[in-house]
Amino acid sequence: MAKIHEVAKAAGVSISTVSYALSGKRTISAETRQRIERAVRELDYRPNAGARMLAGRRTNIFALTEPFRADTYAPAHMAFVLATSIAARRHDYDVLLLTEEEASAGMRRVATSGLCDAVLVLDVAPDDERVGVARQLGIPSVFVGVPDDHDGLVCVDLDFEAAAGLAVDRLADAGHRSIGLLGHPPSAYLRSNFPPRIRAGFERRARERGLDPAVELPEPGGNGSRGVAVRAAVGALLDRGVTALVLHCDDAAHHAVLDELAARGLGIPADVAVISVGSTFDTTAMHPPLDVVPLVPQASCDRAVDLAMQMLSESAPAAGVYLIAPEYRDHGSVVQPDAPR
Amino acid sequence: MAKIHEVAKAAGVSISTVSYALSGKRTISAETRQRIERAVRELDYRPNAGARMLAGRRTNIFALTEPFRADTYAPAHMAFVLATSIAARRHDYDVLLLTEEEASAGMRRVATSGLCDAVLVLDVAPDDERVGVARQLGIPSVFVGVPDDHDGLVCVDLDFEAAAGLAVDRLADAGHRSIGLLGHPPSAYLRSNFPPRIRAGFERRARERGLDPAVELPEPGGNGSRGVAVRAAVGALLDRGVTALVLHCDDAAHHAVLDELAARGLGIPADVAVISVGSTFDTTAMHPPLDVVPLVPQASCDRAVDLAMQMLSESAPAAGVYLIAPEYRDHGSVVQPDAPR
DNA sequence: TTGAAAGCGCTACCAC
DNA sequence: GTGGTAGCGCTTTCAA
Repeated sequence: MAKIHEVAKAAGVSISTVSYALSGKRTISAETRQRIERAVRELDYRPNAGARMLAGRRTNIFALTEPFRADTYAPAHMAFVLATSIAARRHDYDVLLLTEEEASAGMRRVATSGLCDAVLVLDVAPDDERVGVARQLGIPSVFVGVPDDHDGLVCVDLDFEAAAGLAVDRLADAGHRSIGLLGHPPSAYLRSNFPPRIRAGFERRARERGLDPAVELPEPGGNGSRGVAVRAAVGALLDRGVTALVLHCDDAAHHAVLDELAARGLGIPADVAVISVGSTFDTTAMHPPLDVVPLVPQASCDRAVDLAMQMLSESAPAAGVYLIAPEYRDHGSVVQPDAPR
Repeated sequence: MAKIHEVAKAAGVSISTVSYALSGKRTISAETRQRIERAVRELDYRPNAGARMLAGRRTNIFALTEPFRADTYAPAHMAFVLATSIAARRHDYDVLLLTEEEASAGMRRVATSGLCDAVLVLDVAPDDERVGVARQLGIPSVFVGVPDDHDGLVCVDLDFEAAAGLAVDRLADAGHRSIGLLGHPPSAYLRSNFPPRIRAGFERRARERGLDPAVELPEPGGNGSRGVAVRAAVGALLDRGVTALVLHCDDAAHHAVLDELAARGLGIPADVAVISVGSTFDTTAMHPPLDVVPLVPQASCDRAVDLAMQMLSESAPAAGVYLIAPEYRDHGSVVQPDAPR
């Protein structure tokens, strides 16, 4: 653990020159810079984090609150944490993890002790308790997800309404007149914020396009239930004359839907068109691969980190909801790959 | 963000007294302590993290390396991260997350910049690259998992061999003579360290008890495959005359096994006994609930954090593998709940 | 039982 | 383009 003093001595310059050379905050002659870089390399020098935090005004740390509740879908949460971490590192930031144990208290603690420069809030609930905390935090915060009460907050999220609209448009363009949404169980509509937005987008756009929309929100039941409720919901939608399904549910439910369609001898897309909306898992590995308007963790997290960085610079972005435009990925489950549109 | 100076003034004492009152490192008169505590509360004072890191020799931060690979079983990893975080907080430590992006480089970086006091290593692979890094890190590290080459390292893990042995003993005691292990796919035996240990424990204890052991390691296939390979493996084991199954596989495979047994009209435990070993998920929610020798993240992570704390104190524990004793949980899938043993 | 003051290792201001 | 140095807010001797 060499210190800046040793680097300065080795390079034959003052410590302030070393500091500036490393931060790039003032111009250094090429030759001096070379010598310093060499000394840094040879001594394996790295500025002491504590000293930096104290002297500078930056910790280079983001706190990340991710409740990690047992009842949530782990792969998606993992993907968001990973994406945030990677995005942060690109700005030379580390990530300090705050879990359920002390979601609110932890935020206050790290903020008032100056352990981080900003807080990134994941797995946002409609009535998230972290909203109130964020408002009086004293440091910037960015929500990945949109709580009901988001006045004055900076939030990032996929535009779920537009995502559902994109799916409906695609189905309308393909000639479907009656379409069904198979959504998460009703409980998810309370715990999370996007299921209602998907549903609203689905119904609104269907109306705009003159389609007949139906909605089913089956309780998936346990992992051992083989998705009977989901399969029954598919049956109910088909009985109503639906020719296309928009899925907004977990991957087990997706498989249950495909099983049910297969069991009925219905081909995709020949007999029924299927689109997955807001999924974080891979729909191309399914049989058949499904068209998808995905929820891309990287997109949301990159944007969130960018916003946090802006808030730390002079050019603070305005509070508000920053929606990410959805993207349609065609894998042939609405229109036959080689068929003319 | 009050500073220690303000607290001292408010309490009418010197800053060193405030510091000592907060750290408890020297005796303070009850009355003085009261005044200080009141001032701290009223000013919402919290020591500045950077200043503490610099002046003290502690960061109160653990780095946690968890690759978060896309191909790993997310719920288990999430559980370990959560358990580590909770254990750390109990010692007033925060957790800094290091992901795959820079597993080794990140460890070096946080260690040489003095960003953490110790490194906790999760999701350990047999040939883990972090082993070499840990050896020259300059700060303590604790592995949760046992890499092949663990000379000089401190490692914590469930005693998987004993866990498998416990399951075999239970089956032998119940009168089974021919038993089968249904394990993870072969690839897991390279990527992770415990599948081989389960298998070794299974085979050794079976030999010691004079039982006939069989092993199947089916490739589970995609989520859409409905566990055909697993079900075929069950058939293969039954064909060999096995009357009891030890499962060491993911929960989807567990369900596939139960499905296959049900499809064959075999009752548990009447016709076939089943024990799950090394699982992190809930086997009591299955049909029927399964006996289990669980892998408890909390147990491993608590121990790991304790060891890390010890390494930071004077009483450094010896390098070596700290195995956690397995625990048998009876849910009636080997011996009928109300039947006499 | 308490206080004064010397750093901890940097950053960034002020000089040159 | 470079150097000197005053803090940043604590912890921890050393003194009393």
